[in-house]
Amino acid sequence: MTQLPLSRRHPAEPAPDSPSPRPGGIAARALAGAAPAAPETPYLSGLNPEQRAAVETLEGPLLVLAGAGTGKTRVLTTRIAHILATGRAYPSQILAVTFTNKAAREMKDRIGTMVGDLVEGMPWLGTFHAIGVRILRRHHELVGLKSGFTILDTDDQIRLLKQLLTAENIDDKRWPARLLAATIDGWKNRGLSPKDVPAGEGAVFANGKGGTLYAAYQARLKALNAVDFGDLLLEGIRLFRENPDVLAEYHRKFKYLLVDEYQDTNVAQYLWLRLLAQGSKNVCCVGDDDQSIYGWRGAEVDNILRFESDFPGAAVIRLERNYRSTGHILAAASHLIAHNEGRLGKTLFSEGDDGERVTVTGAWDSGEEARAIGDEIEALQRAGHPLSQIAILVRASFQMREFEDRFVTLGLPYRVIGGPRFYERAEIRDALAYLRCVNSGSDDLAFERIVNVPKRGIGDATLKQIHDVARAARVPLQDAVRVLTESEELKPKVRSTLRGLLDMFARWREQSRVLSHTELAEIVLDESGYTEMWQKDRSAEAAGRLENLKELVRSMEPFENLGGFLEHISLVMDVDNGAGEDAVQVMTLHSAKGLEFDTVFLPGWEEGLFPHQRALDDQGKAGLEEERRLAYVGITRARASARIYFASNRRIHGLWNSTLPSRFLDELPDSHVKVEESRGGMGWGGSGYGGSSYGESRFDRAGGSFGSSSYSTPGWQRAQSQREGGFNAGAGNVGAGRGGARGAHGSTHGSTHGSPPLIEGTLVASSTGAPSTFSRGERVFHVKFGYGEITGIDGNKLTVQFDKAGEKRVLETFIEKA
DNA sequence: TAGATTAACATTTTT
DNA sequence: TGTTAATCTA
Repeated sequence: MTQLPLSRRHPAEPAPDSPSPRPGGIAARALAGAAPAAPETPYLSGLNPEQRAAVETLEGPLLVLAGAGTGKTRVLTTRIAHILATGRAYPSQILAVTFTNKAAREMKDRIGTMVGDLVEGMPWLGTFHAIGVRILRRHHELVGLKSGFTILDTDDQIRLLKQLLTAENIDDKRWPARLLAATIDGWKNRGLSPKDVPAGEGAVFANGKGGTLYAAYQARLKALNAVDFGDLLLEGIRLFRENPDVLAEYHRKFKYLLVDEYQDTNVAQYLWLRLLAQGSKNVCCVGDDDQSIYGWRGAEVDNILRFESDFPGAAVIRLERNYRSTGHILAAASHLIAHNEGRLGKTLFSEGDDGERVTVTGAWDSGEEARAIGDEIEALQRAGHPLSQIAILVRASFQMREFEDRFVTLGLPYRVIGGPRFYERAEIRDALAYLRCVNSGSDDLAFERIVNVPKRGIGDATLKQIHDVARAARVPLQDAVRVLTESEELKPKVRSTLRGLLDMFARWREQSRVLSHTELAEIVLDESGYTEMWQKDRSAEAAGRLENLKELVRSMEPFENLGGFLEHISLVMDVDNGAGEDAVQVMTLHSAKGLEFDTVFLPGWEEGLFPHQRALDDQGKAGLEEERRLAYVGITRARASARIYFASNRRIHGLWNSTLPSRFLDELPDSHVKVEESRGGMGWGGSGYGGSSYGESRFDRAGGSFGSSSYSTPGWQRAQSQREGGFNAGAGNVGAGRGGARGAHGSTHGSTHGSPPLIEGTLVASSTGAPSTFSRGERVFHVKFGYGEITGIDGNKLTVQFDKAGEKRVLETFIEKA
């Protein structure tokens, strides 16, 4: 990346509210330095025309529709560099929001390489939430908060709600706190404060108490001088609405606004942004409606679809030139996503080679799938491919285990991305709770968490006593404890433990004046007995937990003081763990967004798993489209090779289920896809794709409403041809590969039913053709489920009550007469 | 109060 | 099947 000439020196910063520099004025010259911002500035020359337009269209609202791999981040960072280089604004006058801390860091780094130290003067580059807190901290008194308010995490939130439910005498079995938390989050995502919640909606939870609970929760937060994540935006919106002068101040401040991943914004974020954008109107949103995969947590694709009407006079620029993937991969992904209806529409193209086709491989079960992928990776490794450029992207995290097991056996280095986050681990949260207690004597939730960790003999009964006193006197729990220990109400033993605990806190607070916060943390963990608790623990993970605690202390080092550290981690829940080692990357499709790899394995493309049944059940067509976008994201992560897998049998919750290939396979264009045999020769034919794929699926019956592909789609026909050729070939392998049971299955198939009728490559489901040879009440046998009795027949699908496995719907072809 | 047993449940995840 | 949280019992 070319360095801008302006990186050498910071210009004098304006006072917060001083007028902005005039374009081309003194500041511009100062910024541009010796090299004036001529039309052909080096940082612009590497851009294609659309990218360049997106960088140079600075005035007024702009939506940049950036398809996968079209240089979105580059546009965003270059745009900021351009604004700075042309002197249109000071670094402190640019608001740049991202969703994740990682994205914010990345953006900052990349701007830094172009602009140098100037990026350090951008306090308003960060996540929605980080910027939200920054604003709230400045004006806390206007939203009824005291300075130093705390930010609750999900855990605290749920514990608080649990208390509320108990107080309201609501059965928290029937109405779990988790559900209430999700409901309230949902409201907050939509920008609704308690009074705005539609009465009907508020009534849904706990027989009409939903709205009341929400209000009570907000009141409790205020009492605790705390906010949750949703409030960081919601209170910001309220602040701006109720205080036009404050809003005006920010209008004057922010000359340019930029938003990354706009398709992921929720309503609250949109409202917040729109308020701020009313000032300069120079708001640039970058996103891709086809990569909106967070609808389930409040993201509104509508925000991006409606941009032009939301921001009148908006320009729209499409980035469609893909620099990442080869032609086949791009074509396959484009055809797939074209099945979605609600989209703005982009046509990605690349100028590179077609490359290799996307492969689709069937496996008998998830074990074979893992083996086949493991083998392929070993082959790639032998051929010299770096493992770090290979990724396995799964729909659901339970799929990861099988791969991990396999890689451990093979001795293949791998790294699981995502999963339980560092700061969410119990030991870390406990340690943090101790530090929070030292930092603030009024952090009730933290106190509650550690009052009996390690075990001190403070049980529910004692805790209730403390609560009662605290509520009566309207004081924090720690103060209540002090009162109690001075009274005679407690048993002597409990009294002295609590006394001791308070003394410890007092001592630590005293020491915090003279010690560094890392030293303090070590002392706290040591003297509280927390470290000792894990040292005594004999369980397997104890050593790891102790290691994590050390890591926690290490991670505190860069911060100035305890308060600074605590503020940071309340917003940044991830930790930069060392990338760079050569290992296969295993992660969910969701966490793969924004990443790219040479080779991408996409296992588990089966109906029910991908698209996930739950998405279909809960969200219907919208859910299906989001799943399809997820599939699109998956394929477009690949630079050179995308390899899709599906298994015919998968164990879900410990029970084996036979599965049907994903409809998304049918939606891939034949000319860009290559069907491969699973290694071992029993994948595609003998192992069930043929068997499991013919006949109607429930989606074919639902066909019209789902807009599902017909039997004439390439994918379907491909399946047919595979089935025909593959089945016989596979039958030979059956006995050898799977043992006796399977052999019996194979022969039954051949002799009893034969293949269903095929007409011109199109399969006619047996519901329209030959009647089933089975009848209700008949005893049957299934390879995985064992013996059972037929309780229902639907086309070529049988409902069988298995003796051991319970009732299941299975394809007739997997069943034989007992 | 603490350990032990058992029942329920089981996408996706950031802040 | 494997985990987690709630409930039971010593």
